Amino acid sequence: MSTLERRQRDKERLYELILEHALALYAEQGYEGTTMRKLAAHIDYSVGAIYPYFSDKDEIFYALHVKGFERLFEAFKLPMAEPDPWQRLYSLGQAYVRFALENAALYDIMFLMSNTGARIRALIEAEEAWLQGQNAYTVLRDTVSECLATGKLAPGDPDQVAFVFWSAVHGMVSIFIRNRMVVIDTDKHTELIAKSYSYLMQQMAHTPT
Amino acid sequence: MSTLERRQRDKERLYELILEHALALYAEQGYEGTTMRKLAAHIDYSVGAIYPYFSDKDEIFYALHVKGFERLFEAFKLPMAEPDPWQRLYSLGQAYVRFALENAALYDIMFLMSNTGARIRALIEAEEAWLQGQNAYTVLRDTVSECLATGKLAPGDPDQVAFVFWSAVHGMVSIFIRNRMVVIDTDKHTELIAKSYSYLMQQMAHTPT
DNA sequence: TGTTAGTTTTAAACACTGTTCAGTAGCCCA
DNA sequence: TGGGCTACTGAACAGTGTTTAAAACTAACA
Repeated sequence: MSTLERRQRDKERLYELILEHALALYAEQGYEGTTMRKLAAHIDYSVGAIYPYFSDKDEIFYALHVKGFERLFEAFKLPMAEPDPWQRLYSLGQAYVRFALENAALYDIMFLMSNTGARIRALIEAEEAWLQGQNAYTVLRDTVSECLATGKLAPGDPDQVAFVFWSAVHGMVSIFIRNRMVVIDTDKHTELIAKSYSYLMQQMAHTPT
Repeated sequence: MSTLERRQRDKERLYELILEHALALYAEQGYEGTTMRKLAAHIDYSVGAIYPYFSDKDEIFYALHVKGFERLFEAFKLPMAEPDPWQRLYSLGQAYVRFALENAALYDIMFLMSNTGARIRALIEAEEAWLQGQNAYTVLRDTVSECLATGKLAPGDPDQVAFVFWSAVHGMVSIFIRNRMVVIDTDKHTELIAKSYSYLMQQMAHTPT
């Protein structure tokens, strides 16, 4: 069934094409600027052609959010290989920040967009776990737990401590992505975040008495 | 000229009425759900009546953002009276978190909404400083500087250290406001944030060697 | 090769959006 | 009572997301 296979491939190709252009459009024109007609024009189809693939405009962003988590896990692979838990925690944070700054639009959709947030909430309320987010969080919490066990982190509840680290890096990147710390130069952003992150980690490192 | 005064008062009353209902509508229906027609209906005027007061839909949100910073400064007044800089820093953070959780929609508009972010960015690029944000940041940085001077914080650049604290609290509250840590129970949110915040502050406190 | 069956894509239509503006209503002062 | 001014109305415009009947295309069979 070579023809069926090709059809399937074509469908997947269009699916990916929509996602690709939606992300690009979102990056430069924002949510309201990403209209279905503009998107259709970019991929040389008519508006209706998108709907068999995505029932909604927001379904597109939800799909991008899922894709984003896959890429985030990719970015976590290298740091996760680090044997020393403290060093691993440090590298995971760096990888997180790096991912966010290099994929700002995607990070936005994953962690800042309110439409995707509403969808996540709906998922949970329907008792269908939000796998993407929970998996990413588990990686962090396990590493934190190891650090607590070795004494590299001061005693505390793993969930609370993990939440501190996540909040800090999430806060740093979202302040910039949402333009609340207006420094025109992007390199200055990166530098401020990198140095602030170092300071934070140095202070959090526990030296048992 | 009593009639002129009354007219002036009426205008201000309508101005405030629009803001009040816009915030309420935004809180329960979000940005897209806050339509000009719905807003007009809520205050018993027709659509066009809003435009002499606000040139744009986004102008309404920008006005709310300014109002939000006024309220945030109000919330800062009490903690700012605290003489001990470290205790002041601690209380400022608590006040910040409290403000964000008690005025989630307003905090959203101030720090998370991308439309207001674009406007802030435009302000800065036109070389017109963003007074609201800069003032709030100054309060924090000055307190951090004092803590650095007394040795309550490990040596570092005041901007970097201030950024760490701001990022941490901002991250904590925005994760919840944007539904990325889905705990159904609101009290659980508050508790997790409070305890995580305590942990963070304990670790950041520097004991000179 | 011509016909048919089955998809996929189109384009027109619908209700709704933000925004503008000619017209209207209401008030104040002469 | 009339005139002038201001504030408000509501219809209109272009553009939005979404639906759907029709058209176009593809693949397989006679």
